[in-house]
Amino acid sequence: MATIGDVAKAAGVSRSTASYALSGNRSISEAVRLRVLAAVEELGYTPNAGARALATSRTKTIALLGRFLDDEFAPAMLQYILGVSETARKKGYDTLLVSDENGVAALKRLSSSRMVDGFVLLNVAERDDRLPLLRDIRQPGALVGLPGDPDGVDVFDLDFVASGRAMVDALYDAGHRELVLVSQPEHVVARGGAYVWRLANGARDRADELGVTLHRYHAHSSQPGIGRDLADYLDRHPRATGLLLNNEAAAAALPSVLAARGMSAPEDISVIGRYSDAFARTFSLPFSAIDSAADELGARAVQQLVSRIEGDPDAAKPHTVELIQPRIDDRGSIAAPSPARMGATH
Amino acid sequence: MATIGDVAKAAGVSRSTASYALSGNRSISEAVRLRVLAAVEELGYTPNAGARALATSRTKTIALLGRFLDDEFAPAMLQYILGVSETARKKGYDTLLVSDENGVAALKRLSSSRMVDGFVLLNVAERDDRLPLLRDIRQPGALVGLPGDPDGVDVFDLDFVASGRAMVDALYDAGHRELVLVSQPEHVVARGGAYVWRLANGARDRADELGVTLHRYHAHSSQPGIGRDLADYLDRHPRATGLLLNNEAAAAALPSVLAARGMSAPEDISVIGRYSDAFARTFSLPFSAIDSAADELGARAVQQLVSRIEGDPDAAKPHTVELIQPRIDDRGSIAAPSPARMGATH
DNA sequence: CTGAAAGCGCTTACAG
DNA sequence: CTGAAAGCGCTTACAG
Repeated sequence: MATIGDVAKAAGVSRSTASYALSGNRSISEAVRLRVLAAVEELGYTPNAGARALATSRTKTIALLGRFLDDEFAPAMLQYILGVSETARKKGYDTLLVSDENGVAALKRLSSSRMVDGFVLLNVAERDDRLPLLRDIRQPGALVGLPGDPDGVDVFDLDFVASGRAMVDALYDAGHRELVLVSQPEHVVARGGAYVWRLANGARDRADELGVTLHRYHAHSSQPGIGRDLADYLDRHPRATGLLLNNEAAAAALPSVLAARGMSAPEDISVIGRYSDAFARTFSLPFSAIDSAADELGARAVQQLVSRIEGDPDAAKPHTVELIQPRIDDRGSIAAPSPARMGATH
Repeated sequence: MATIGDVAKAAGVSRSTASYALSGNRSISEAVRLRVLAAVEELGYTPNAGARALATSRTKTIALLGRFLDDEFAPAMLQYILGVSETARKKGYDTLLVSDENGVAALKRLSSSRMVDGFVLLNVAERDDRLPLLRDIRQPGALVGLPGDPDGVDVFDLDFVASGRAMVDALYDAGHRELVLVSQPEHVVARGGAYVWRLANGARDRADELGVTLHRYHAHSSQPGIGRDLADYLDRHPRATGLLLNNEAAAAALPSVLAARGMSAPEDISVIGRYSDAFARTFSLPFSAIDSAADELGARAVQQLVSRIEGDPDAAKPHTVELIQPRIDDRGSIAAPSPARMGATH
């Protein structure tokens, strides 16, 4: 493997000159620069990453800390991961994927071994045990997911309160006055999935403002439970004409549930969900939905992280909390309420 | 940040002694060893990864090269990724996730910068353009997916030929004599997805041996195409009583398609698929299926890779091709053929 | 515009 | 059983 010494020799210059010619960190005569570049080409030289990291204290690598829970939605996770890794690469960084169940230990290890220049945390909980440590270490961190206390880190998330409101608005505007919201299971909330209640609260508040009836449920996050749940809600609220889904499994299951009952959207019921566009495409979900914007959130987190890594630490910008506003992908599952259903009796 | 020099000073020994005490690479008096360990604890010392890499030419990191194609099945990919990353961590390695669309360039860059000790390649194609380079570089490689020429690398894959045979056998044994195989789209084959035709050929050969009729199709890999395809096949082969699915989208779509026709499995039609157990759970697919064994394949690839990295290069073991034998997760979707359907007329 | 040298933080032969 | 020193391959002040 060629070293910078080999390059220098081949170009007939010193090692420092070769280094400067490549980094551009001081002016070099054009002739020398070209000789060095030619030598690099000829020898197929690539800098040794470990040596460079040792000399510069920069690794050009970021760590991506996920929590991959069994009942999390895998298709969604991959979107976040690819958003991060592709943006990182564009910026010249590699991505270390960390799936340790003990995120705190991983953070400590990677920080103090100086393996990475910064951290992106996925799936951040309301009270995330990784945050106190993240604030203490030297490397900056960017979160995807809004924690209770966002101090000292940069945060990116979908605005779930606004999302809940927007979902109610969309159905209200089409004439619906009795709605059912299907959320993730209680235990997702219990472990810190604040987005669940944030969306639910947004929806509740907006429904109250508009005088709309909103039945709220925490449903299962997989079959067969979710299928039974949905059927149950439809039975219990025969006059409800609109369905809000903040639960990917519910969205995946709903087409079969409706088909089994001889119903369809939007003829018999209007539906609006909240999940990623990739998810919708994969399962060809026919429901209008607020896009999770997974790749955008991942990309923004990385951009901010890199700007902190490379920025002047003295002139550090204040930390930001950026909430992306909800955007509805219209798939035609919202229409005026079905008269038959509105006249249904309990 | 504490260095080994700080540890040595605190323990009252030389840097080399501190290093040896930690690595165990030579015998150390118990008293000294304990003093060093105490100093490590007190100072919170973690070796600098770059320095260690420079000194040892080992990074304790492996690269995971995936191809994340738009029409690939995301949920399945994440299984492979987690299988690799979790096994790597257990073995003391971190995982660099590489999603560059240009796999060859990434391989070159990571190899010659010495960033990683080895490579795991996912989604390997029949004629994979990364293989020639992989054979040339100094770091070993392990593949998940069987290429046309597996020379010089370790290969792990599901035995797709045996899988095709097993699927036919399962339906034959239950009494079925006319079957439909729904494969991935043609373009998956075109870009090197050999598993598609390997399974199809296995099924075809076994069907021929048993005298069973097998209709083979390449269907769409997303909605709404796949839904129409399935309906079409059921229309065209009214006497077919068994369905083989080597297409995740087909598996996801089939419940709605059957429901829409008032059919169910296994009462009206028997079904066997090939996808990951995690996928089946997420969508609660009610079909018996051959497990893709994504996490197992990922784990095995890493184990082999690590043993090559750490093994004596002189006594290098010959390269292996390990094909995992198909295992059917029985979800009760295979029964005796429906008499009504067998008597159906075209 | 260029070179000789120090230093980043480890590991490991070499000496004792 | 332990220490002083060299070396891994870079970058970057220091000198000219």
